[in-house]
Amino acid sequence: MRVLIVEDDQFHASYLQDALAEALPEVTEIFHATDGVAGEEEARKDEIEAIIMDLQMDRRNGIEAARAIWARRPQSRILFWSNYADEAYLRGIAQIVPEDSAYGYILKTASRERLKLALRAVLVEGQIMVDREIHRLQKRSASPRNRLDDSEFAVLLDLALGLQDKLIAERRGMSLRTVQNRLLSLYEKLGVLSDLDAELTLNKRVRALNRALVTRMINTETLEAAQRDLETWLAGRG
Amino acid sequence: MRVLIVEDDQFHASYLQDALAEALPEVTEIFHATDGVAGEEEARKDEIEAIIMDLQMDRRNGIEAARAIWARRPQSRILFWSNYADEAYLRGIAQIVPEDSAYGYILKTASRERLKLALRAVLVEGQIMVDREIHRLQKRSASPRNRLDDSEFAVLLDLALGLQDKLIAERRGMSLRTVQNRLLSLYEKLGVLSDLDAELTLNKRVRALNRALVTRMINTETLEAAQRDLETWLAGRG
DNA sequence: AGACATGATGCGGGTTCCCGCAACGACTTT
DNA sequence: AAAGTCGTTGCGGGAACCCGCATCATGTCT
Repeated sequence: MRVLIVEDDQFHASYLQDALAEALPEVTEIFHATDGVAGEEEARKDEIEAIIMDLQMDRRNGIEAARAIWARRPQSRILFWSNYADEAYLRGIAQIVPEDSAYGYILKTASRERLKLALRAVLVEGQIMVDREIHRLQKRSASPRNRLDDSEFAVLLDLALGLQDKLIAERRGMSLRTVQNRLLSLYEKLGVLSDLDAELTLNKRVRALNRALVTRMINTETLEAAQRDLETWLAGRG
Repeated sequence: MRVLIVEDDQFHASYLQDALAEALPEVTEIFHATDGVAGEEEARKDEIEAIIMDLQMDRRNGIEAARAIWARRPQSRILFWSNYADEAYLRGIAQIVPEDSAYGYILKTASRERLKLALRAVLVEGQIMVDREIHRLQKRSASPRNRLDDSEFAVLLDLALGLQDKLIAERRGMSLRTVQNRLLSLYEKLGVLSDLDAELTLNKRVRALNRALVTRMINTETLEAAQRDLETWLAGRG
């Protein structure tokens, strides 16, 4: 069995390599890439089917690399391994995972035992496995109906890019007023109105972006990715 | 010589410990804290004067911890050690470093040799040492007069919190129009108008925050810290 | 079928924001 | 001293934004 590690931090990479050798004796070869682009190439070149993927990397992040890899070989098994339980990543992964391929998500703070378990479950057994900590996050944000639905999230991204209502409406195929309603529910769910002194009025749009950031609903990488999406959409619009 | 390591990632901490033992034979004792609060206590309790400080930590980030430590013992020698060459951190450090105390800033991607050099230079010799990569960043952002002055940066933070012009004016002691002028130059320096299709008009405020984030001028921690500042200011205002 | 909830859309008005124009003071240059 | 530069402030208008109110379509419950 051949495994690819995509991880730009050398310490973490070698720790992984260790744990991997220890947990999976069936591993015959370990490849290593230090960013998303190199990881993609490596995965393609050597037809690797088991991958451990860091999420935060410079040149191309793990989610984009995974999308490319899965587009090519949907049966690839990918274990994501990240520093943070960050909702933006979760949502990103949920959107790109193919119908019945194996994947997992585990935190770097997990114990070695749990990591080894995840390695075996996902890469060998082809199961789906999500770290308990992350599940907890999902629950938390799901319970007080703070959870955004997909169209709200889309509008949030557009807002975060600085688009105006009219352009969002055009891009998402909604009427102007509908976009504003989405914004309204965003303000509600993000707690734009409730936090700080209730007295002082804020710039709602900026505050929404602020809240989305500090609650880890989106992050800087999300913004960069969204910007790229926007640019391709703009290009295909005339 | 007694050294304190403040670092929440266990791999990095043990790597540091290794390098430290190797580079500085004069070290007699190594303490370890895994977040800013614990680091502060440790530093106070044991009157430690040489510290290696990670910047990104959960409970309290390295800059705040360093400020508290320096407030107590300005002669403390602190080597910051971080993943990113992030302008927000640079600015934060520049603002809190006491008159003539030794400090350094080195990236986690630096070679072991360079790390050892920095350890010796800062912690033993009491020099000031900044990683070449970081210096490059400073230059880059300084040259095309994109660099923000302090008052512009203050307005940027207020904007990022979602404050309205009037409130910013009150908080910073400027007139409304002056605030707007600051915003204007912010938009200029952040490239709010120039990027993307020049045709499509954007929400400038949101776009400014977006640009500030993707250029690493500010980050989520900055926002959280700024929010705390704002709250204390609000409390003392009536 | 009828009552009801939910979401999309239009209209109108009040507020905030962006910014051109102009005046003023402090400081520098010639 | 005269001229020029730079930052601050006021005024005013047009654009964008927020949102209450009303309407209409769709789907659900009784």
